[in-house]
Amino acid sequence: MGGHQVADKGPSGRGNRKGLPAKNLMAERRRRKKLNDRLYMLRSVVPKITKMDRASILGDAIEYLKELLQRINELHSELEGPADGGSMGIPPQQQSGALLSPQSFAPCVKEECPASSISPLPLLPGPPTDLQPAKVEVRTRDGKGINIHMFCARTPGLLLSTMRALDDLGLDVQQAVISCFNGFVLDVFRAEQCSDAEIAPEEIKAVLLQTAGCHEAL
Amino acid sequence: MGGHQVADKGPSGRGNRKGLPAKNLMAERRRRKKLNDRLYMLRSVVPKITKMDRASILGDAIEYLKELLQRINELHSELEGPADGGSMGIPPQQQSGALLSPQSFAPCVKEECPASSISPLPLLPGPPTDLQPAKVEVRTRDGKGINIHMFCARTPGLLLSTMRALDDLGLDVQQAVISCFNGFVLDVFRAEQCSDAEIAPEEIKAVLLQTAGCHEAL
DNA sequence: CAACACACGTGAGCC
DNA sequence: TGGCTCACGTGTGTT
Repeated sequence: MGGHQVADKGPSGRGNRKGLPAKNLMAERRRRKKLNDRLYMLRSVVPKITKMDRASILGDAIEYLKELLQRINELHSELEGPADGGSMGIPPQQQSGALLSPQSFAPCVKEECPASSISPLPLLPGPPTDLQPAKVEVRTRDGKGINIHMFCARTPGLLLSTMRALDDLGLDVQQAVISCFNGFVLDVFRAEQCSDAEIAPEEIKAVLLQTAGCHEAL
Repeated sequence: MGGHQVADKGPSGRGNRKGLPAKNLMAERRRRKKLNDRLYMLRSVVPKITKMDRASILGDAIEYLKELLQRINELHSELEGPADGGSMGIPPQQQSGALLSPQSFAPCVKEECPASSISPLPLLPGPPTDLQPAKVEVRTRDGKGINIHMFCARTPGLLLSTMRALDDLGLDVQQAVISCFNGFVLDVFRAEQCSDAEIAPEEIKAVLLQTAGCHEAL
Protein backbone atom coordinates (compact mmCIF):
# COMPACT_ATOMS: atom_id res chain seq x y z
CA MET A 1 0.00 0.00 0.00
CA GLY A 2 0.96 3.53 0.43
CA GLY A 3 4.41 4.44 1.32
CA HIS A 4 4.95 5.94 4.65
CA GLN A 5 7.38 8.51 5.59
CA VAL A 6 7.77 10.47 8.70
CA ALA A 7 8.71 13.94 7.78
CA ASP A 8 10.81 15.35 10.48
CA LYS A 9 9.36 18.50 11.80
CA GLY A 10 11.34 21.47 12.81
CA PRO A 11 8.53 22.87 14.90
CA SER A 12 9.83 26.34 15.02
CA GLY A 13 11.37 28.39 12.32
CA ARG A 14 13.19 25.94 10.23
CA GLY A 15 15.58 26.98 7.58
CA ASN A 16 13.08 28.82 5.47
CA ARG A 17 14.28 31.71 3.51
CA LYS A 18 10.73 32.75 2.84
CA GLY A 19 8.25 33.49 5.55
CA LEU A 20 5.41 31.22 4.46
CA PRO A 21 6.29 27.75 5.36
CA ALA A 22 5.13 26.20 8.54
CA LYS A 23 1.73 27.75 8.74
CA ASN A 24 0.37 26.54 5.48
CA LEU A 25 2.08 23.25 5.72
CA MET A 26 -0.08 22.12 8.57
CA ALA A 27 -3.15 23.37 6.83
CA GLU A 28 -2.35 21.23 3.89
CA ARG A 29 -1.79 18.27 6.12
CA ARG A 30 -5.15 18.73 7.72
CA ARG A 31 -6.77 19.02 4.37
CA ARG A 32 -5.17 15.81 3.22
CA LYS A 33 -6.19 13.98 6.33
CA LYS A 34 -9.74 15.13 6.01
CA LEU A 35 -9.92 13.99 2.47
CA ASN A 36 -8.49 10.65 3.33
CA ASP A 37 -10.90 10.16 6.17
CA ARG A 38 -13.76 10.92 3.88
CA LEU A 39 -12.43 8.45 1.40
CA TYR A 40 -12.20 5.79 4.05
CA MET A 41 -15.73 6.56 5.11
CA LEU A 42 -16.89 6.21 1.58
CA ARG A 43 -15.16 2.91 1.27
CA SER A 44 -16.81 1.72 4.44
CA VAL A 45 -20.14 2.53 2.89
CA VAL A 46 -19.62 0.57 -0.24
CA PRO A 47 -19.95 -3.16 0.07
CA LYS A 48 -18.30 -4.34 -3.10
CA ILE A 49 -14.82 -3.19 -2.58
CA THR A 50 -12.82 -4.75 -5.31
CA LYS A 51 -9.57 -3.08 -4.49
CA MET A 52 -8.27 -0.74 -1.92
CA ASP A 53 -6.73 1.94 -4.04
CA ARG A 54 -8.37 5.31 -4.17
CA ALA A 55 -9.55 5.22 -7.74
CA SER A 56 -11.22 1.87 -7.28
CA ILE A 57 -12.91 3.08 -4.15
CA LEU A 58 -14.45 5.92 -6.05
CA GLY A 59 -15.36 3.71 -8.96
CA ASP A 60 -17.04 1.15 -6.77
CA ALA A 61 -18.88 3.86 -4.94
CA ILE A 62 -20.25 5.23 -8.18
CA GLU A 63 -21.38 1.87 -9.39
CA TYR A 64 -22.92 1.07 -6.08
CA LEU A 65 -24.75 4.35 -6.04
CA LYS A 66 -26.18 3.69 -9.43
CA GLU A 67 -27.25 0.26 -8.35
CA LEU A 68 -29.05 1.69 -5.40
CA LEU A 69 -30.83 4.24 -7.53
CA GLN A 70 -31.97 1.59 -9.89
CA ARG A 71 -33.11 -0.58 -7.06
CA ILE A 72 -35.08 2.26 -5.56
CA ASN A 73 -36.79 2.76 -8.83
CA GLU A 74 -37.67 -0.89 -8.98
CA LEU A 75 -39.11 -0.96 -5.52
CA HIS A 76 -40.87 2.24 -6.11
CA SER A 77 -42.67 1.10 -9.20
CA GLU A 78 -43.36 -2.18 -7.55
CA LEU A 79 -45.24 -0.41 -4.87
CA GLU A 80 -47.13 1.60 -7.47
CA GLY A 81 -48.78 3.57 -4.76
CA PRO A 82 -49.82 7.12 -5.43
CA ALA A 83 -49.11 7.90 -1.82
CA ASP A 84 -45.52 8.61 -2.29
CA GLY A 85 -43.93 8.65 1.08
CA GLY A 86 -43.28 12.24 0.40
CA SER A 87 -40.18 12.74 2.42
CA MET A 88 -37.43 12.77 -0.08
CA GLY A 89 -37.53 11.03 -3.34
CA ILE A 90 -34.81 12.64 -5.24
CA PRO A 91 -34.35 11.71 -8.79
CA PRO A 92 -30.79 12.17 -9.75
CA GLN A 93 -31.26 15.60 -11.10
CA GLN A 94 -29.28 18.62 -10.37
CA GLN A 95 -31.24 21.05 -8.41
CA SER A 96 -28.82 23.16 -6.54
CA GLY A 97 -26.94 25.97 -8.05
CA ALA A 98 -24.20 23.64 -9.05
CA LEU A 99 -22.94 24.44 -12.43
CA LEU A 100 -21.39 22.13 -14.90
CA SER A 101 -24.07 19.91 -16.25
CA PRO A 102 -22.84 16.48 -17.09
CA GLN A 103 -26.04 16.00 -19.04
CA SER A 104 -25.28 12.47 -20.03
CA PHE A 105 -26.67 10.23 -17.43
CA ALA A 106 -25.02 7.05 -16.49
CA PRO A 107 -21.44 7.95 -16.72
CA CYS A 108 -19.57 4.82 -17.34
CA VAL A 109 -17.07 4.00 -14.75
CA LYS A 110 -15.19 1.62 -16.87
CA GLU A 111 -11.92 2.83 -18.04
CA GLU A 112 -9.34 1.74 -20.41
CA CYS A 113 -8.37 -1.66 -19.29
CA PRO A 114 -5.58 -2.78 -21.54
CA ALA A 115 -6.41 -6.41 -21.50
CA SER A 116 -10.10 -7.01 -21.75
CA SER A 117 -10.01 -9.48 -18.95
CA ILE A 118 -12.72 -8.62 -16.53
CA SER A 119 -12.65 -10.34 -13.27
CA PRO A 120 -15.84 -12.27 -12.67
CA LEU A 121 -15.98 -10.84 -9.20
CA PRO A 122 -17.00 -13.75 -7.05
CA LEU A 123 -17.47 -11.44 -4.17
CA LEU A 124 -20.81 -11.20 -2.55
CA PRO A 125 -23.23 -9.78 -5.08
CA GLY A 126 -26.30 -9.69 -2.96
CA PRO A 127 -27.57 -12.64 -1.06
CA PRO A 128 -25.53 -13.25 1.99
CA THR A 129 -23.64 -16.17 0.73
CA ASP A 130 -22.36 -17.31 4.02
CA LEU A 131 -19.15 -18.57 2.64
CA GLN A 132 -17.23 -15.54 3.62
CA PRO A 133 -13.74 -16.01 4.71
CA ALA A 134 -13.54 -13.31 7.35
CA LYS A 135 -10.94 -10.96 6.08
CA VAL A 136 -8.94 -8.83 8.45
CA GLU A 137 -6.30 -6.23 7.78
CA VAL A 138 -4.33 -4.40 10.38
CA ARG A 139 -1.87 -1.63 9.84
CA THR A 140 -0.09 0.78 12.05
CA ARG A 141 -0.06 4.29 10.81
CA ASP A 142 2.52 6.81 11.82
CA GLY A 143 3.67 4.82 14.74
CA LYS A 144 0.74 5.39 17.02
CA GLY A 145 -2.43 5.13 15.06
CA ILE A 146 -3.73 1.70 14.30
CA ASN A 147 -5.84 0.96 11.31
CA ILE A 148 -8.12 -2.04 11.08
CA HIS A 149 -10.37 -3.33 8.38
CA MET A 150 -12.44 -6.34 9.18
CA PHE A 151 -15.04 -7.93 7.04
CA CYS A 152 -17.00 -11.10 7.51
CA ALA A 153 -20.46 -12.52 7.78
CA ARG A 154 -22.69 -11.22 10.50
CA THR A 155 -23.49 -13.54 13.32
CA PRO A 156 -25.34 -12.88 16.54
CA GLY A 157 -23.05 -11.72 19.22
CA LEU A 158 -20.20 -10.96 16.91
CA LEU A 159 -20.58 -7.29 17.54
CA LEU A 160 -20.11 -7.63 21.24
CA SER A 161 -17.35 -10.16 20.95
CA THR A 162 -15.38 -7.99 18.60
CA MET A 163 -15.69 -4.96 20.82
CA ARG A 164 -14.66 -7.03 23.76
CA ALA A 165 -11.68 -8.38 21.90
CA LEU A 166 -10.52 -4.91 20.99
CA ASP A 167 -10.95 -3.80 24.54
CA ASP A 168 -9.04 -6.77 25.83
CA LEU A 169 -6.23 -5.84 23.54
CA GLY A 170 -6.06 -2.53 25.27
CA LEU A 171 -7.14 -0.63 22.22
CA ASP A 172 -8.99 2.63 22.49
CA VAL A 173 -11.04 2.94 19.35
CA GLN A 174 -11.29 6.60 18.48
CA GLN A 175 -12.46 6.77 14.92
CA ALA A 176 -14.38 3.89 13.51
CA VAL A 177 -17.35 2.73 11.57
CA ILE A 178 -18.98 -0.55 12.35
CA SER A 179 -21.83 -1.60 10.19
CA CYS A 180 -23.68 -4.81 9.92
CA PHE A 181 -26.34 -5.22 7.35
CA ASN A 182 -25.91 -8.55 5.78
CA GLY A 183 -22.26 -8.77 6.41
CA PHE A 184 -20.22 -7.37 9.20
CA VAL A 185 -17.81 -4.60 8.47
CA LEU A 186 -15.56 -2.99 10.99
CA ASP A 187 -13.39 -0.10 10.02
CA VAL A 188 -11.15 1.38 12.63
CA PHE A 189 -9.50 4.46 11.27
CA ARG A 190 -7.77 5.38 14.43
CA ALA A 191 -7.10 3.46 17.58
CA GLU A 192 -4.48 3.90 20.21
CA GLN A 193 -3.24 1.43 22.70
CA CYS A 194 -3.72 2.42 26.28
CA SER A 195 -1.51 -0.25 27.61
CA ASP A 196 2.16 0.43 27.41
CA ALA A 197 2.79 -2.95 25.93
CA GLU A 198 3.17 -2.72 22.21
CA ILE A 199 0.91 -4.99 20.33
CA ALA A 200 1.93 -6.44 17.03
CA PRO A 201 -0.52 -5.93 14.20
CA GLU A 202 -0.42 -9.62 13.51
CA GLU A 203 -1.58 -10.28 17.01
CA ILE A 204 -4.58 -8.03 16.61
CA LYS A 205 -5.35 -9.65 13.33
CA ALA A 206 -5.12 -13.08 14.82
CA VAL A 207 -7.42 -12.24 17.68
CA LEU A 208 -10.01 -10.68 15.42
CA LEU A 209 -9.87 -13.56 13.02
CA GLN A 210 -10.37 -15.91 15.87
CA THR A 211 -13.29 -13.89 17.11
CA ALA A 212 -14.94 -13.98 13.75
CA GLY A 213 -14.11 -17.61 13.23
CA CYS A 214 -15.57 -18.51 16.55
CA HIS A 215 -18.93 -17.22 15.53
CA GLU A 216 -18.55 -18.59 12.10
CA ALA A 217 -18.35 -22.04 13.53
CA LEU A 218 -21.72 -21.74 15.17
CA MET B 1 -11.39 27.09 -6.66
CA GLY B 2 -8.29 25.29 -7.32
CA GLY B 3 -5.59 27.04 -9.10
CA HIS B 4 -4.61 25.76 -12.43
CA GLN B 5 -1.23 25.71 -13.76
CA VAL B 6 0.17 24.26 -16.84
CA ALA B 7 3.56 23.09 -16.02
CA ASP B 8 5.60 23.44 -19.08
CA LYS B 9 7.47 20.35 -19.82
CA GLY B 10 10.93 20.12 -21.02
CA PRO B 11 9.77 17.42 -23.37
CA SER B 12 12.78 15.30 -23.60
CA GLY B 13 15.99 14.99 -21.67
CA ARG B 14 15.53 17.25 -18.76
CA GLY B 15 18.33 17.97 -16.42
CA ASN B 16 17.90 14.77 -14.51
CA ARG B 17 20.77 13.50 -12.60
CA LYS B 18 19.01 10.24 -12.13
CA GLY B 19 17.66 8.21 -14.96
CA LEU B 20 14.16 7.47 -13.72
CA PRO B 21 12.13 10.59 -13.63
CA ALA B 22 10.18 11.28 -16.73
CA LYS B 23 8.64 7.88 -16.99
CA ASN B 24 7.08 7.85 -13.58
CA LEU B 25 6.08 11.42 -13.81
CA MET B 26 3.58 10.72 -16.52
CA ALA B 27 2.28 7.73 -14.66
CA GLU B 28 1.58 9.88 -11.68
CA ARG B 29 -0.16 12.40 -13.87
CA ARG B 30 -2.40 9.74 -15.31
CA ARG B 31 -3.19 8.46 -11.89
CA ARG B 32 -4.16 11.91 -10.76
CA LYS B 33 -6.31 12.52 -13.76
CA LYS B 34 -8.09 9.25 -13.33
CA LEU B 35 -8.78 10.03 -9.74
CA ASN B 36 -10.12 13.43 -10.61
CA ASP B 37 -12.32 12.03 -13.33
CA ARG B 38 -13.77 9.58 -10.90
CA LEU B 39 -14.41 12.38 -8.50
CA TYR B 40 -16.23 14.36 -11.14
CA MET B 41 -18.28 11.32 -12.03
CA LEU B 42 -19.20 10.87 -8.42
CA ARG B 43 -20.23 14.45 -8.18
CA SER B 44 -22.33 14.14 -11.27
CA VAL B 45 -24.25 11.30 -9.71
CA VAL B 46 -24.97 13.03 -6.45
CA PRO B 47 -27.80 15.52 -6.68
CA LYS B 48 -27.29 17.63 -3.63
CA ILE B 49 -23.94 19.21 -3.87
CA THR B 50 -23.28 21.85 -1.33
CA LYS B 51 -19.84 22.81 -2.41
CA MET B 52 -17.46 21.94 -5.11
CA ASP B 53 -14.36 21.11 -3.18
CA ARG B 54 -13.23 17.55 -3.03
CA ALA B 55 -13.96 16.90 0.59
CA SER B 56 -17.48 18.19 0.27
CA ILE B 57 -18.07 16.08 -2.79
CA LEU B 58 -17.12 13.00 -0.88
CA GLY B 59 -19.14 14.08 2.11
CA ASP B 60 -22.23 14.73 0.09
CA ALA B 61 -21.82 11.45 -1.68
CA ILE B 62 -21.65 9.63 1.60
CA GLU B 63 -24.70 11.33 2.94
CA TYR B 64 -26.59 10.71 -0.24
CA LEU B 65 -25.68 7.08 -0.16
CA LYS B 66 -26.86 6.90 3.38
CA GLU B 67 -30.17 8.42 2.40
CA LEU B 68 -30.60 5.96 -0.41
CA LEU B 69 -29.90 3.01 1.80
CA GLN B 70 -32.34 4.27 4.36
CA ARG B 71 -34.97 4.74 1.72
CA ILE B 72 -34.42 1.27 0.35
CA ASN B 73 -34.85 -0.15 3.76
CA GLU B 74 -38.05 1.77 4.19
CA LEU B 75 -39.47 0.63 0.92
CA HIS B 76 -38.38 -2.87 1.57
CA SER B 77 -40.08 -3.16 4.90
CA GLU B 78 -43.06 -1.40 3.48
CA LEU B 79 -43.47 -4.13 0.94
CA GLU B 80 -43.29 -7.05 3.28
CA GLY B 81 -44.42 -5.17 6.32
CA PRO B 82 -48.20 -5.46 6.17
CA ALA B 83 -48.05 -9.16 5.53
CA ASP B 84 -46.03 -9.68 8.61
CA GLY B 85 -46.68 -13.30 8.98
CA GLY B 86 -44.75 -15.65 11.13
CA SER B 87 -41.41 -14.12 11.53
CA MET B 88 -41.02 -16.06 14.66
CA GLY B 89 -37.84 -17.96 14.82
CA ILE B 90 -34.96 -16.53 12.97
CA PRO B 91 -35.75 -15.34 9.52
CA PRO B 92 -33.58 -12.34 9.92
CA GLN B 93 -31.19 -13.26 7.20
CA GLN B 94 -32.03 -11.88 3.87
CA GLN B 95 -33.02 -14.56 1.52
CA SER B 96 -35.73 -13.08 -0.57
CA GLY B 97 -35.14 -12.54 -4.19
CA ALA B 98 -34.37 -9.01 -3.33
CA LEU B 99 -30.72 -8.61 -3.68
CA LEU B 100 -29.96 -5.56 -1.67
CA SER B 101 -26.45 -6.12 -0.73
CA PRO B 102 -25.72 -3.20 1.45
CA GLN B 103 -23.74 -4.04 4.43
CA SER B 104 -22.22 -0.78 5.18
CA PHE B 105 -23.45 2.57 6.08
CA ALA B 106 -22.13 5.93 6.76
CA PRO B 107 -21.21 8.00 9.68
CA CYS B 108 -21.87 11.62 10.04
CA VAL B 109 -19.76 13.64 7.81
CA LYS B 110 -19.33 16.66 9.90
CA GLU B 111 -15.97 17.98 10.66
CA GLU B 112 -14.24 19.57 13.51
CA CYS B 113 -13.80 23.24 13.71
CA PRO B 114 -10.49 23.96 15.29
CA ALA B 115 -11.08 26.30 18.10
CA SER B 116 -13.55 28.73 19.41
CA SER B 117 -16.86 29.48 18.08
CA ILE B 118 -19.05 28.91 15.25
CA SER B 119 -22.59 28.31 16.22
CA PRO B 120 -22.31 27.39 19.84
CA LEU B 121 -25.17 24.96 20.02
CA PRO B 122 -25.68 22.88 16.98
CA LEU B 123 -26.73 19.31 17.06
CA LEU B 124 -24.25 17.68 14.86
CA PRO B 125 -21.22 15.86 16.01
CA GLY B 126 -18.66 18.38 15.18
CA PRO B 127 -16.22 19.55 17.69
CA PRO B 128 -14.66 17.26 20.18
CA THR B 129 -16.20 19.48 22.76
CA ASP B 130 -17.60 17.23 25.37
CA LEU B 131 -20.85 18.94 26.07
CA GLN B 132 -23.10 16.63 24.19
CA PRO B 133 -26.42 15.80 25.71
CA ALA B 134 -26.60 12.13 24.80
CA LYS B 135 -29.75 11.77 22.83
CA VAL B 136 -31.47 8.43 22.46
CA GLU B 137 -34.53 7.41 20.51
CA VAL B 138 -36.08 3.99 20.51
CA ARG B 139 -38.96 2.79 18.43
CA THR B 140 -40.51 -0.55 17.77
CA ARG B 141 -41.50 -1.29 14.28
CA ASP B 142 -44.22 -3.79 13.58
CA GLY B 143 -43.94 -5.35 16.92
CA LYS B 144 -40.72 -7.16 16.39
CA GLY B 145 -38.23 -4.88 14.81
CA ILE B 146 -36.60 -2.38 17.06
CA ASN B 147 -35.14 0.87 15.87
CA ILE B 148 -32.61 2.81 17.86
CA HIS B 149 -30.89 6.07 17.30
CA MET B 150 -28.29 7.11 19.79
CA PHE B 151 -26.00 10.05 19.72
CA CYS B 152 -23.56 11.38 22.24
CA ALA B 153 -19.97 12.27 22.79
CA ARG B 154 -17.41 9.61 22.32
CA THR B 155 -15.66 8.36 25.39
CA PRO B 156 -13.25 5.51 25.81
CA GLY B 157 -15.04 2.32 26.51
CA LEU B 158 -18.39 3.61 25.45
CA LEU B 159 -18.42 1.37 22.45
CA LEU B 160 -17.95 -1.76 24.45
CA SER B 161 -20.35 -0.68 27.15
CA THR B 162 -23.07 0.05 24.68
CA MET B 163 -22.68 -3.25 22.96
CA ARG B 164 -22.72 -4.98 26.27
CA ALA B 165 -25.84 -3.13 27.30
CA LEU B 166 -27.63 -4.15 24.13
CA ASP B 167 -26.56 -7.70 24.63
CA ASP B 168 -27.69 -7.69 28.22
CA LEU B 169 -31.05 -6.50 27.05
CA GLY B 170 -31.27 -9.59 24.94
CA LEU B 171 -31.18 -7.67 21.72
CA ASP B 172 -29.80 -9.18 18.58
CA VAL B 173 -28.58 -6.32 16.47
CA GLN B 174 -29.03 -7.26 12.86
CA GLN B 175 -28.75 -4.09 10.88
CA ALA B 176 -26.85 -1.23 12.34
CA VAL B 177 -24.24 1.39 11.88
CA ILE B 178 -22.04 2.54 14.66
CA SER B 179 -19.67 5.29 13.90
CA CYS B 180 -17.49 7.26 16.16
CA PHE B 181 -15.53 9.99 14.56
CA ASN B 182 -16.00 13.04 16.61
CA GLY B 183 -19.12 12.01 18.37
CA PHE B 184 -20.60 8.65 18.90
CA VAL B 185 -23.49 7.68 16.69
CA LEU B 186 -25.35 4.43 16.90
CA ASP B 187 -28.06 3.59 14.43
CA VAL B 188 -29.83 0.31 14.79
CA PHE B 189 -32.16 -0.23 11.92
CA ARG B 190 -33.20 -3.65 12.93
CA ALA B 191 -32.84 -5.58 16.13
CA GLU B 192 -34.79 -8.44 17.53
CA GLN B 193 -35.02 -9.65 21.04
CA CYS B 194 -33.89 -13.17 21.59
CA SER B 195 -35.27 -13.38 25.03
CA ASP B 196 -38.94 -14.11 25.32
CA ALA B 197 -39.39 -11.28 27.74
CA GLU B 198 -40.74 -8.22 26.06
CA ILE B 199 -38.75 -5.16 26.64
CA ALA B 200 -40.27 -1.75 26.62
CA PRO B 201 -38.66 0.83 24.38
CA GLU B 202 -38.41 3.17 27.31
CA GLU B 203 -36.39 0.62 29.14
CA ILE B 204 -33.93 0.34 26.32
CA LYS B 205 -33.71 4.05 26.12
CA ALA B 206 -33.10 4.35 29.82
CA VAL B 207 -30.36 1.78 29.79
CA LEU B 208 -28.60 3.38 26.86
CA LEU B 209 -28.87 6.80 28.36
CA GLN B 210 -27.42 5.51 31.53
CA THR B 211 -24.60 3.86 29.66
CA ALA B 212 -23.76 7.07 27.89
CA GLY B 213 -24.17 9.13 31.00
CA CYS B 214 -21.94 6.86 32.94
CA HIS B 215 -19.09 7.59 30.62
CA GLU B 216 -20.03 11.17 30.37
CA ALA B 217 -19.62 11.56 34.07
CA LEU B 218 -16.06 10.43 33.96
C1' DC C 1 14.54 -3.10 -11.38
C1' DA C 2 10.10 -2.61 -13.55
C1' DA C 3 5.29 -0.47 -12.44
C1' DC C 4 2.14 1.13 -9.20
C1' DA C 5 0.10 3.71 -5.33
C1' DC C 6 0.65 6.91 -1.72
C1' DA C 7 2.09 11.02 1.23
C1' DC C 8 4.71 14.75 1.37
C1' DG C 9 6.13 19.68 0.78
C1' DT C 10 5.65 23.66 -2.11
C1' DG C 11 3.91 27.48 -5.29
C1' DA C 12 -0.08 29.41 -7.03
C1' DG C 13 -4.81 31.21 -7.37
C1' DC C 14 -9.13 32.33 -5.05
C1' DC C 15 -11.86 34.07 -1.62
C1' DT D 1 -4.12 41.09 4.40
C1' DG D 2 -4.37 35.42 5.40
C1' DG D 3 -6.64 31.30 4.85
C1' DC D 4 -7.96 27.69 1.93
C1' DT D 5 -7.84 24.55 -1.95
C1' DC D 6 -5.57 22.61 -5.67
C1' DA D 7 -1.96 20.48 -8.92
C1' DC D 8 2.53 19.44 -9.30
C1' DG D 9 6.96 16.79 -8.92
C1' DT D 10 9.38 13.76 -6.03
C1' DG D 11 10.82 10.10 -2.55
C1' DT D 12 9.57 5.88 -0.82
C1' DG D 13 7.40 1.61 0.07
C1' DT D 14 4.59 -2.61 -2.02
C1' DT D 15 3.38 -5.78 -5.75
